[in-house]
Amino acid sequence: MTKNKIHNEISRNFSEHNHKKCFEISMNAFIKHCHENNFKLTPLRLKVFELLLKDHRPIGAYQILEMLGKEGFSSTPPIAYRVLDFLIEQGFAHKIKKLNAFIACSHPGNSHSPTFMICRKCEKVAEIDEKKSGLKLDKKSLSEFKIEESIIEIIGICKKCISLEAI
Amino acid sequence: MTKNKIHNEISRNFSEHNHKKCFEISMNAFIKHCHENNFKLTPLRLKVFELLLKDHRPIGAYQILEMLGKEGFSSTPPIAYRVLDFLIEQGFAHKIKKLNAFIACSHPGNSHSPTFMICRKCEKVAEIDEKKSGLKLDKKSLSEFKIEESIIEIIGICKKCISLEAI
DNA sequence: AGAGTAATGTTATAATATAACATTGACATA
DNA sequence: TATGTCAATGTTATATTATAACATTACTCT
Repeated sequence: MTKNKIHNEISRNFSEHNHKKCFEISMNAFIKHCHENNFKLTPLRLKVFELLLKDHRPIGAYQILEMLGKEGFSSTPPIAYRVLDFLIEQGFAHKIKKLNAFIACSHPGNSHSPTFMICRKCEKVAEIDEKKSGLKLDKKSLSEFKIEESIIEIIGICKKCISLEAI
Repeated sequence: MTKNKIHNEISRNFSEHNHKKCFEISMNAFIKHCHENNFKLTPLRLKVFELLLKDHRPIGAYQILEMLGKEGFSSTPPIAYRVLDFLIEQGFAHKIKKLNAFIACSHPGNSHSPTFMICRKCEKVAEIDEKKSGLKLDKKSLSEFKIEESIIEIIGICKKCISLEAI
């Protein structure tokens, strides 16, 4: 862990940060991943990932479709859903169930069952690394249920919105 | 905590148990709650809650509608969604986001941000008490985000289905 | 009886998502 | 260079989940 790593999710996603760098790191990881795994790096895939990366806010599939339409892409539902499925499978995006919306992954490459903190005010979402969050289940539960996947979404209000409210 | 309390969710919901008693406890709590709070205990509400209590499996809104239709109730979507909203507001039901389906609450009266364990094989769901599960967030995250609500759904396979697989 | 209101009924439509099949375009190789 | 293959995208249709808006019923309180 380097000292100035970009990954301190809470302070990053909910705050001003070097988003250009943040964007580039993710985009480069995606490009690299596609090359290394022989997935085609198509304009459509790049555009959808770019839309997801723009902000740390989730976007709905139909919002994505609308934006794709404006950019000259076809904009029927399967277009968006297929690329989103691809990005999710490859670990570069997640679906936020609470919002039926999609967001770029903040930790591409990491193993995945992330925890999301969703600000109900600014709608930004921070993704917390598995190791930092995680469930604390009692022994008995763990012995009687084999966990394969988890959905953890915390809804609340972020520090920035708290301070704005306080004014 | 009594020794033979009915609440050991994992061993209860995923196993044979005295479901008649389990059903009655929940139903009585619901009846009591409606009386005490001047909510009408209507045939529709009773039927929907009964359907949810039948099993420890979630049911979709449209499945509920179908069953309501067979029992002579009206079966247009708002009928089901309104009763479900009522049950959720009153703390007697939950929505399982993973499945877009609804389930009776296993701990009516308890404060709520429950953890669900969902067996992908038998589709049964166990609800774990807030105190027993719960998130372990690091101090920094907690200081920078005010939690109001959480969605925690663990997907996996229950002990019964594990043992059946082993055969 | 009549006003007020909680609950249910009804009609229509919004929002989210997938199935099934057609077309395109890159590239492998004959 | 033709051609078979396959991944990706395009297209059409439809499934699934959910809500908005307004009408009616039936119970309660005066």
